[in-house]
Amino acid sequence: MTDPGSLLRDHGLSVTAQRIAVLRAVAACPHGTADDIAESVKSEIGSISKQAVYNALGTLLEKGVLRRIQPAGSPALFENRIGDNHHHLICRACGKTVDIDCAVGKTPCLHASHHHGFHIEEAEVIYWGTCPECRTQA
Amino acid sequence: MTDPGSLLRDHGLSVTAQRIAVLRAVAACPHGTADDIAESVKSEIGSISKQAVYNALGTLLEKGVLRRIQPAGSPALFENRIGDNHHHLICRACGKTVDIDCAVGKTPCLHASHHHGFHIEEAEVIYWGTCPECRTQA
DNA sequence: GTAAAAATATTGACTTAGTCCATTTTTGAC
DNA sequence: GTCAAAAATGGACTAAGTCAATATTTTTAC
Repeated sequence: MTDPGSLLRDHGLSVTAQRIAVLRAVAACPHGTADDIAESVKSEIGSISKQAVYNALGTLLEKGVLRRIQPAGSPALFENRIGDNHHHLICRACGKTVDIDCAVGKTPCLHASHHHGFHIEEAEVIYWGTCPECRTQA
Repeated sequence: MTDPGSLLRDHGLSVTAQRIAVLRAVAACPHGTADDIAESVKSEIGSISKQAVYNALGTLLEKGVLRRIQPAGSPALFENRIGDNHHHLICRACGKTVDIDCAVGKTPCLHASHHHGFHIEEAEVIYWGTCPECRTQA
């Protein structure tokens, strides 16, 4: 991973202990919720306010450093793997989330059949299914 | 649209005024929130409890009569167009949501490259962009 | 290195979307 | 019509996240 300090500086952001810790936390728990991240940050730097977590995540999202996934029935998840148009596969039973490379090449689903005059920026794909563990329990 | 009464009966559900009104409301406001639907129901039958709306929507989801979309940063939306694997295009600026037929044939994105042992049931695709109106305002 | 300005963090109240639960009402089967 | 099962009601509650005023830290300029 790029050094968090330079990463922030490169995007014109002030370098604060909280932001650095948030970046580390997202790297440490991919697909973590804001709460997971807050916990992880606390264990690293002692404490952080809920607001600082949301601020940092929000700013980093804006700068394109992080990505947010928002699955139905679950709080938002954050990850730092960006720019490769990968998608997510989520278990309906336990919520486990794994990365999945795109099925159809590089920017696959960006070709909607009829775009209604919209300017399409991004396609977000979530696969829903059942993970191996939950499947054996059924 | 199929008669709401028979639709309910066909799925082994009791026929209640609330459920019928919810079905009508979903048909009347495609991509409506639970709140939109509650409002629409109230204007039809006078009143309904929040809980009854969620119960009805939940039950109808289970039976596959309705579909739920859950876009980031917005409450869940409901629609009654099902079974044709269509997707959604949402304006980042104003939230306008339109249906979009699938780009790649019938069950397109259901072919993830590597499924990690998951049993994949459904692929949910949301296109994010800017609608024509919001684009001219930029 | 210091001081002022700008950016960020803290705290706590607040909002929104949705769930839980005990009770009452309605529905469907006889 | 009666009765059991299903559904609706109302109200308290929870989770995730936002807002806004104040305090602190970081950056910039000297």
